Amino acid sequence: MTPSPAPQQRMTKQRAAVLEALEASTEFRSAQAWHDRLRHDGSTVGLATVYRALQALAESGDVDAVVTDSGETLYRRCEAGEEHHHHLRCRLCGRAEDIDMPEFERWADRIASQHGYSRIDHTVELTGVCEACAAEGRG
Amino acid sequence: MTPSPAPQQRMTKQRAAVLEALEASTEFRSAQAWHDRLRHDGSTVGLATVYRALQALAESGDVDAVVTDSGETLYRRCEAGEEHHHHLRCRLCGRAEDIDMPEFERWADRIASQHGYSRIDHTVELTGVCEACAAEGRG
DNA sequence: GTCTTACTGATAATCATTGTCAAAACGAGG
DNA sequence: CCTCGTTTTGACAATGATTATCAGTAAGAC
Repeated sequence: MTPSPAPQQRMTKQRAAVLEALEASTEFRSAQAWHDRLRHDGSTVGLATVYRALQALAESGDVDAVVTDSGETLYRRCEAGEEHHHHLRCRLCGRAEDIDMPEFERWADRIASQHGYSRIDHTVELTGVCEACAAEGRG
Repeated sequence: MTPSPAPQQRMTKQRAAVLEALEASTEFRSAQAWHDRLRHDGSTVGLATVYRALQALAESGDVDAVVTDSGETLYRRCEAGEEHHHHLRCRLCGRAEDIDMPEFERWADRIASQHGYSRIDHTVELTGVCEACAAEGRG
């Protein structure tokens, strides 16, 4: 099989706008929320395009994605080059802190193989209410 | 405020059927999958009813619910009276093992308060491929 | 049995997300 | 700068899981 050439990515103004929006905030937001923000900022980018851009970025590891209990997917920019990590996220405003769990991967692999499971993946997310939101009595 | 009387729950044959189906398996399945199974077993229960029953059971802690990456909610019976726990789930067949992380809650609370977060909740799920599925070369 | 009220089921509605496809825009090569 | 082959876009339709609606049904207390 001929090795198919890496599909090229074009830097369009829409993708640039999405990246810029992501860079301007450290909060987790849904695709629709990012789209709203872009429109409010004057962009005319389409909703589907925002979905596609976020999806592509998540796949390439440039943004973090989490799925909420209600099934919505939230995105935020990922600190470049960082290893796999987890989050402590405010469920009211979307703010998030990066959390380290150095021993978790090893622990997970060990538990999994003890039970005969392979190809392990894991999800660890902490949610709470951040100091600012608590102070304002939200929620 | 007059304490509103606890809303009474009626044991209908539909709920009994859902409970029976849950009892007969230890696997995580979607509401639609449980509905299919019930219909194949001769029940005429409606889809909405299955959703309502599973939802109510999840709320009361009688069944475990997890949200997949694609946003689907999966349910399975919960070992009665068990404390909060986590799962190692086969992403192909839905089989799952209960996992203990005795120190995790404490760890999570500590991390959270270090960052000023309160009202902490957490999600920890391991997914993989179980021995049987791996042997059959699925996936 | 009677009666109140919760429950059911068929179906419509919702909501996030994905597919479709013609028109627009990258960007490599003249 | 111009042309051309591809990729991308955006408006909108379509999907798929879940929820709401609502008239009819059936627990279960008396």
